[in-house]
Amino acid sequence: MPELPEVETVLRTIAPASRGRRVRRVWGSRQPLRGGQPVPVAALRRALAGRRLARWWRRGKYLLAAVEGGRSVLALHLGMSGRLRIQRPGEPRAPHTHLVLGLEGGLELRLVDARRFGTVLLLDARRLVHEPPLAALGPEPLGRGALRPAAFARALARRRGPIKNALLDQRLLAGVGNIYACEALFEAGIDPRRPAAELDAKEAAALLAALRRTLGRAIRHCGTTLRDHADGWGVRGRYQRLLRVYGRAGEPCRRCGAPIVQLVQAARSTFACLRCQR
DNA sequence: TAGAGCCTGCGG
DNA sequence: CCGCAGGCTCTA
Repeated sequence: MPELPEVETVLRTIAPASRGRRVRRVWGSRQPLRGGQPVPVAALRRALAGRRLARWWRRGKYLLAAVEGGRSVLALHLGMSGRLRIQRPGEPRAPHTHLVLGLEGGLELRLVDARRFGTVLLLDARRLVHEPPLAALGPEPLGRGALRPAAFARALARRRGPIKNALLDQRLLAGVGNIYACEALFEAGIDPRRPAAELDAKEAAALLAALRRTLGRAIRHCGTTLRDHADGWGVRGRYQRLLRVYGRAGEPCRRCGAPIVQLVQAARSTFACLRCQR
């Protein structure tokens, strides 16, 4: 499901609904999530139970939550199919529910993830940025402290392989996934197969600007719902209607009319208009 | 730096 | 039935 705009959309509903509420109950499925790691229920109970959720934020595709007076930070990654929902305790639990945080005031945060590519971690608040998994993340594309064009150009110059693959590498830039990599390359008019190191400073700056515009627009439309994505209340995103290339193989380019092609790069589908993207 | 692998569900 | 899916990790 989730790239930066989808995670941001979830954050913006989860945070106000749960901030300041105490965690009353912690329940975890016993099934393994990504890497065979089950939800660390006992550690979560120790770290969270009885404490107020003080702050939620996002880093790349990770959702992070700090509790008042706690030394640990809850980190959630939604993988491909993960959803985080706010529901009442009485509502039936969806299949593949892996984590439930019961909050004071009678709300529950529920993590549902059919494919189990997501993760639930408890991180040391003091070492947060120095330890995996956050230490490995590159700069954010948006907001304060965001990646700057010159640094982006320099990083690209050092890379091997196609620009599309580079955009998916979270060490270069955190939060971009397959949809927005394709969309931003279209917006910038850059062929996804071009070697990353071949882009000049001007092209790198144009690509970064296109990424920012695309991600910002997607956030304003509450993300792209192809199948699973919804905000904390279950409201679907609307950006899928605005996709220019992703998922449109064979359909005419909205700009020039040439058919959108589907390629395979790094074992993922790439969508592009090879007339507009050079 | 590619490719396989991890999982389930869905659409062709 | 097969192939494919919004991610990431490990292996050659």
